[in-house]
Amino acid sequence: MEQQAIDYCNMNVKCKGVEMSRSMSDCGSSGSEEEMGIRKGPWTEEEDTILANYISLHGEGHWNSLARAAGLKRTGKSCRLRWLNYLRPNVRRGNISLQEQLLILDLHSRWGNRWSKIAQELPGRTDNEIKNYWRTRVVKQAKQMKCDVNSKQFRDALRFVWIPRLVERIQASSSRTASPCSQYCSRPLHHVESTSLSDHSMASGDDDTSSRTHSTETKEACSSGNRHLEYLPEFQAFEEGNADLWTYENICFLQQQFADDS
DNA sequence: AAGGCCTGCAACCGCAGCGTT
DNA sequence: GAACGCTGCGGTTGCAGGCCT
Repeated sequence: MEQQAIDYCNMNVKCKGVEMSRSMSDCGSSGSEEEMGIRKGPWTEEEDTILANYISLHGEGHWNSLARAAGLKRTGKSCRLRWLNYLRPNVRRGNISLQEQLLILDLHSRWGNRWSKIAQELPGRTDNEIKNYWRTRVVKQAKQMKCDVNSKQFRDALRFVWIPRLVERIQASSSRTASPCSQYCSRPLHHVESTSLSDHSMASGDDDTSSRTHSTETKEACSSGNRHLEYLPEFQAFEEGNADLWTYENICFLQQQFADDS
């Protein structure tokens, strides 16, 4: 605990690798809250240190009284958010790994926009981070396909193309590095694959079948008789995120390929 | 070099649920 | 059971930095 406090004191708050602007005038405040001395906008290094030190000494929770007691001119909500999304010791930063992407896609297919619930399955990741990932990557991809992110068309695209491809890439990278697929996941991938979304190509949940490799399953999903989807331009467009080829017709074509297999 | 556009992320807002009085 | 405050969640916004022309 004491060590934590020391760490926080030495912590440099960075955003995208650069020091964030600390100009108080940059931080907008609404009239009434300004009168009450409530600050908004980006947190300063000093505020971070105060909050982290206070929590290291007194623990988290009771955010409104915590904000007052710590002498922070912030709302309790703001303090809570800053702690959970940024200052908490076990917050993982950096790119979302392939395994995490797979897990997010899988869990979202089951739970929808239950970001906090999904975040619980990805240790160190926050609901905010996952939500941002979904909006900046997945929703963007749906827009490129000119379809709704919740449409059957897009869900099938995820299920039959994006997810199998992710599994394959994970398998490829894990065989190169000899690291387990579940390195960054809270549970092994074969559990992920046993979920509702995986009933087409990855249905094997019990441990007896977990020895089946992901690549085998993916090949089963991706192959169409003597013809592998990965050699099709539509599939490559999917993989490369080529918006020009990610057309509705192409998605239908891909779906047809898989339908023919089954 | 500079201006405009795009992207990703931190932070805010509104609301719902829950506990307490 | 109504009122109130607190907490947590999901949606949205604002902005810094990167990219493009």
